[in-house]
Amino acid sequence: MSEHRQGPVRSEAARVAILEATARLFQIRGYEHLTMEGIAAEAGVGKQTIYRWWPSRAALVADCLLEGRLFSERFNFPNTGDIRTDLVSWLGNVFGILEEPAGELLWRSLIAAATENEAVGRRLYESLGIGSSLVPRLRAAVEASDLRADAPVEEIGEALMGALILRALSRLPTQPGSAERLVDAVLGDSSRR
Amino acid sequence: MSEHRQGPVRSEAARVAILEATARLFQIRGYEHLTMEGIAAEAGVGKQTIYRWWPSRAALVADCLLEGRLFSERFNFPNTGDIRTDLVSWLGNVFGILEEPAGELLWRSLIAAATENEAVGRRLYESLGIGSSLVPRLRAAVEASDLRADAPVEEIGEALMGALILRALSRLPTQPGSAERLVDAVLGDSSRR
Amino acid sequence: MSEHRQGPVRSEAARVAILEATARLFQIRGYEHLTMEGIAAEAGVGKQTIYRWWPSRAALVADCLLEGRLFSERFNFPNTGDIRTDLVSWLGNVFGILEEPAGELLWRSLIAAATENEAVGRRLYESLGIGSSLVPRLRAAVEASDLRADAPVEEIGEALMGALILRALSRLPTQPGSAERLVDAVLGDSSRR
Amino acid sequence: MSEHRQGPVRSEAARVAILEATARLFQIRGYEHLTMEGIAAEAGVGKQTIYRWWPSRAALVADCLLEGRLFSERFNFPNTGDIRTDLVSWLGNVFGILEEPAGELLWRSLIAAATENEAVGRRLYESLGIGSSLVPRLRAAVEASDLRADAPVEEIGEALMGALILRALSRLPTQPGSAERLVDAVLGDSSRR
DNA sequence: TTTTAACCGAGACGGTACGTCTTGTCTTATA
DNA sequence: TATAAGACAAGACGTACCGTCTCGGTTAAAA
Repeated sequence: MSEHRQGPVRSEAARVAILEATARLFQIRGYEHLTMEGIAAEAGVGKQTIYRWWPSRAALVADCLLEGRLFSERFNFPNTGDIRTDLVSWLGNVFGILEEPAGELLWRSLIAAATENEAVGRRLYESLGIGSSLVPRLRAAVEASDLRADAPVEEIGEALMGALILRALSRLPTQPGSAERLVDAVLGDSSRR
Repeated sequence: MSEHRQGPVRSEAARVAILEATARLFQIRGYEHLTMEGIAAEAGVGKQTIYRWWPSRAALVADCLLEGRLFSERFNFPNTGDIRTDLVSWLGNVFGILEEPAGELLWRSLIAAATENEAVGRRLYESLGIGSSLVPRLRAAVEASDLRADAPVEEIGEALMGALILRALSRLPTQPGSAERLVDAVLGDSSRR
Repeated sequence: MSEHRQGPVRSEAARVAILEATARLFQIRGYEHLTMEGIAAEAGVGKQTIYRWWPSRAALVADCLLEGRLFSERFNFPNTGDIRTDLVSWLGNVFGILEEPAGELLWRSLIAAATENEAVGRRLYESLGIGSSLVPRLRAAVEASDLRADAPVEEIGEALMGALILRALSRLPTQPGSAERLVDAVLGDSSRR
Repeated sequence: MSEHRQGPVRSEAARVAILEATARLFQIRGYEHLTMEGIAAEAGVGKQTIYRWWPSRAALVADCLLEGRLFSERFNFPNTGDIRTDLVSWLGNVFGILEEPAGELLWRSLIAAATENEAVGRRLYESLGIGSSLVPRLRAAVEASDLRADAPVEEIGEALMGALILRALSRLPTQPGSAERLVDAVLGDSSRR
């Protein structure tokens, strides 16, 4: 009474080669110029092998996101103990990344991929803030009584990340003090100074 | 010393037909399926006539945005006198639009177009909030002393619009009370209740 | 010091299933649409089982030909005693088959297979005329002194079969009396009327 | 009341380049290895330009045939005055071509193309014998009373060409004297020696 | 009786070519 | 001379098969 399928098993080497090629090309050329043929060639793989396991290039990007192949540790959230300092420093850092050409390309490409694919959107949402570092850090601040107990941490997280996305889309240069004012706006009376 | 060019002048009829076709197809099919050939056919116009005046489909969308061919009055900002009520009502309204298939398509399509084209991004930023209704209304609230004089109105606007964009990308269902909490978060101690 | 191989012996069931599937698909879809994958699926067999025993689809067709899985008895040569009558009747019969869609498909498919594969060509040559019924019947007519002793029986056979093939390739409708004239042409002064 | 279409006219340069590339590749590689992509690359043309004017590679071959891009003058029919001599010499000549690798490939490729495409079949039939040189020569022989007035010239032509095709398919080596015997068979009592 | 080599089905793999679609440029005839 | 129409070179799309290979399972002769 076996549940096992007959035949060859999925090739892990091919899977990894495809995701690596995807991440590499995504970062260099951007989502707009990412093609299935390019990925197949870069990975040394037949196109059918990609289509067998992923329905679209957006799904490939979603998997890269899930496996952490697109974000560097530069997006990590600091933890100095003071939530306001951490937020300002993280935000300033990300603003900085946005002003590098490569960072801007990556960021806009991720948004473009998210418009095409639900999973990319969700994973972007999770891996970049709400699910991973930002909101948990806010929750910890609530625990530590650095923020009011009823502070709307999810909405604060969304407002901050959303502002980052908007900044990327509008391509406006970051104004000095912008990070501080944004943190002030969203933290507002939630903080107990 | 005339400044007038010889020969036929740019056809206004063609210009309008092209923008109308763009807006129509954009709303029905989404940015992803918007093609230059489709627009030319829909407008009854040669492709070259489009390329002569616009460099890309994103530029067409930017012009549609500029001429108000994409937004309905449903995005207009209310003005009841109370800034908090207005914000919550507007936000709830836009969340509602996001939950309709057509609204979601339009919204995501605009974001997609913005990732490709700076002008679309800027105009989205301006026409949807910062430049037009939202931020001016916030400034008015400052004038009327409904908000603190030093409230970071631009950052508040960015945070709200950004949250909307993030919501569209993550495709998460809107939680009850979300609009209120978001307004609370961004208004915070800026409001003088 | 045995010469016997270890392991199971070739599966007759698989062999028959493959040839049956080949013949079935060849007759229904034609040689052009005959694929190894289609045969494997139709036969319920792994592709490797086919490739283990046959190098190409043409080789499969050659084996079908050899085992008589493609020709019906409708191609059999009659024997009334009069060689001229027999030839005219057989030729008319085959012309008739050529005017049915299925017959035309089969005939053209066989020619197509023969262009790719020597064995198919040879077996077509043998099984359809020269080797089996037509030429032996001509030889018998020589024996019976119905034809001159030095009649070029092989060439007569080739001329007749060749005319059939040409007719299939040109797709011209058969003219009335064509069979008779063809027999007159090739028998010519070989017959002793 | 104009009947003229707007827009650019079909490019003669592209048409010729495509047919030349087709003929070249057909002769070198054979019909089996003739691909649309290969032709497009060889001709320096987009694939769409081929598909715009021809539905299939067989149609391309048919046009090459029609424009005489595939046959050399080696297939021309001699005219010494004696029909039997001419037939034997022409047949021997073609048998000779069949024994060269390039000639065999060309010949088999033409047959393969004819199995796929009616127009190729018809043009092969016409350009190679019945329509052009062989049958007219036979008719001339009838005129000159070298053949009986009621000789079935079409059937004689078909029988000869068919024998050539069969010879190509069976790949049997030509026997000495074969051309003579074949001519004897088909001319038979039609000739007035 | 155990080993073991070859068979079997299934199907993943790197490829090639398919026929379609769209891009941005170029060409023609019309207005 | 701007336009509508549309041909052009280029190249990506997603699909179909190719022929090879890799699995787990199954025989049946050899050890």
